[in-house]
Amino acid sequence: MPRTSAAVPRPRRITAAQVAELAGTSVATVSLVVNDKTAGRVSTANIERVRAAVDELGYVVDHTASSLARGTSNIVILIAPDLSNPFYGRVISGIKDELGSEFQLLLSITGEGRNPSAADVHRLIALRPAGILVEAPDDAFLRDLPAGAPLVLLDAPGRETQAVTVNFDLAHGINALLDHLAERGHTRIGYLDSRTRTETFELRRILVETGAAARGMEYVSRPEAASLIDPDAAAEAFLEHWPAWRESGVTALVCATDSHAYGVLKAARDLGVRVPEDLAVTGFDNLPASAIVSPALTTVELPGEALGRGAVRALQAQRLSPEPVTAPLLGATLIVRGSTA
Amino acid sequence: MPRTSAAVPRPRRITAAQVAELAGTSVATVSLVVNDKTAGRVSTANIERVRAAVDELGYVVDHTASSLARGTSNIVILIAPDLSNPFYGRVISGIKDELGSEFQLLLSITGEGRNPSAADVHRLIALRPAGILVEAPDDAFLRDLPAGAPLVLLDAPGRETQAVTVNFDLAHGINALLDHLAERGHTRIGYLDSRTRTETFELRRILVETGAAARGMEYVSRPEAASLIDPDAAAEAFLEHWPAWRESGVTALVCATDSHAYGVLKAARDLGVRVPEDLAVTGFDNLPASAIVSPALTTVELPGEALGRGAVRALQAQRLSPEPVTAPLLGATLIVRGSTA
DNA sequence: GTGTTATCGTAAAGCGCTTGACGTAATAAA
DNA sequence: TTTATTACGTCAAGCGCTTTACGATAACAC
Repeated sequence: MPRTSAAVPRPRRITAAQVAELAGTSVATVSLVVNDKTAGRVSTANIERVRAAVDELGYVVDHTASSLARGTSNIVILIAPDLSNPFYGRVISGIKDELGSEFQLLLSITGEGRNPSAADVHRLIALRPAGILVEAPDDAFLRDLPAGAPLVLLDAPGRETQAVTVNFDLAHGINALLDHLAERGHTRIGYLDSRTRTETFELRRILVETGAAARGMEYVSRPEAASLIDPDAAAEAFLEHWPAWRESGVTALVCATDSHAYGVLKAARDLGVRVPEDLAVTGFDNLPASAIVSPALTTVELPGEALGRGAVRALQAQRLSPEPVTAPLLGATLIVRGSTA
Repeated sequence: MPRTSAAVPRPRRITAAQVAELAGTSVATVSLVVNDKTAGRVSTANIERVRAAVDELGYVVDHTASSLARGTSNIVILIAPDLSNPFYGRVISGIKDELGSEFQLLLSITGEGRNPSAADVHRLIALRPAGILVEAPDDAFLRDLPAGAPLVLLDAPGRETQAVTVNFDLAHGINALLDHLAERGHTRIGYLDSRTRTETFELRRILVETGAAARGMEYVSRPEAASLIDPDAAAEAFLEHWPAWRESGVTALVCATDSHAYGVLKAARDLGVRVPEDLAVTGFDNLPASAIVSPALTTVELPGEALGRGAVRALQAQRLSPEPVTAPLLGATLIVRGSTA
């Protein structure tokens, strides 16, 4: 969008001065009242008068002027790689809930597997955000980021030392998943990784690998599929690797996300591989479609809403105290469906 | 999030004054240079000097102060009911692309079928947005909205008189769909509506109804299913209505969205209804999962990215000229897959 | 009565930037 | 040479709000 001057005239805005005039007070008093800082500074009579004037005129504090004066805006920034995966919808929903109506959520979408450029980061900081939430941060990004605003990382296990981080209890979920597979008699399991190399996927892979070993199962291989959004890439990866997997006796395939698992289900169908008889398939996330696909997908549910809420709470904790905040792990629970039954 | 005072100290910000000092000019000149308003006001020598100083200090114009002085921010607001449907991810992606890096996107999520309250609208206007994009606006919302910023409605056919609106060419897509169904010999078609009563769904229903009649087909009924997000509601609606549909000889079921169609596919499977042999099923949107479900879903693709792009372009057209802008209809194309084959 | 404390109000100094008005010098036109 | 024009720069007045510092008044104790 070009940054041309507007041809549309702006309407007159109702200012604190008008409210003050109507209420018969000063603008300072109006400010104190609308910001609830009246303790021992404004009489109840004046509070009432200002409130009445505010209602009558429909006055709303100008966010821009207020931000300039206070030195910080009421905007919270979410930096996320991509929104096409419905998982992020849940995260955003949780964030919004916890933010309440006082704060606004601004989105910085960077494209899958990427982080904002240094220039982008500067533009974001120029907003004087009340906080910054980051999904899948990379090192360069964290380095570029000036200490301009409270920062919280989402689903970035291993980065706890760099910033406050809110994580899922992946170990718990993956242990449940592997127990379930072991119980069903699987001894050789494959893993289909995501190509986006973020901490969460790194950890999922490692936990599956070590967990399998701990149960005396064989962990077979780790091809990567490109996309969290488009299952087709996973389908391709499956088509490519299935011969080798079958050869080595793989009977269960753990996928890095539900979306990847969808691609596998499709490719398996095309190939005549029966799920779960020939191959058990599992995912992560528990997207809505996972109950619909055929067979329905066994998956580790990751509570996206809770992630969003937790992130905002961590932000708020940071604002209240400068001491390092530790966020509790969020439950990751196994959901068993037809794809492993 | 409570609006408590921050405990975190803010770092000193680099101001235009520092740049001016380093460059040996006034802040006015700095402002002119960074905003590219140098024509006939600043010598090339000074432009260079300022640029160098900007680079050296890493100066970025403070968005808040700039917005206050200009009377408008660089924030574009998207008001959307829900983000869990991946369709919106595509819309947002299109918006971001077209906005470029100068403008920021702020999200106001309101919950399915709802619009922001008057108080919310005021808070949004207080941001002095450069523009407002609205998915699924309702009358009350449009009434509350002060003429504070350029407004564009997305996928709201019939509201063209109230504001600039960007729409899909639903008639084209639905005609293609009905032609396809007629060709396959279907003479009685059912319709599964969405419970959210927005213009786009109203129009889909009417076009299917009138289009069926025009082709000598019988349009059978119109139960509603609650959710665009969760296919389960559609599954329930199908379970409830299938006996009546079968009775009246319905052989094809058009669903208001892909998500609804997923629910139908699942319920049909549970019921032993074969798709497409006993019943053809179609949707709208062409979500990624539609190629994955079994059978793959015939659907009318609605280009979400184009919708986002178009909306931003309409916004920008409004900013440039006060005359009413008309946006072209965006193609809606039929995608034939197994669910009708 | 005086001194003390608590309560309440407001003036005014910013926050950092944009922009119209104005001044000056250099160049062109008369 | 005088006058008009053009090119550059800067001043300073905001934009609308927050908050500190200060004064005024009232209440209270002694």
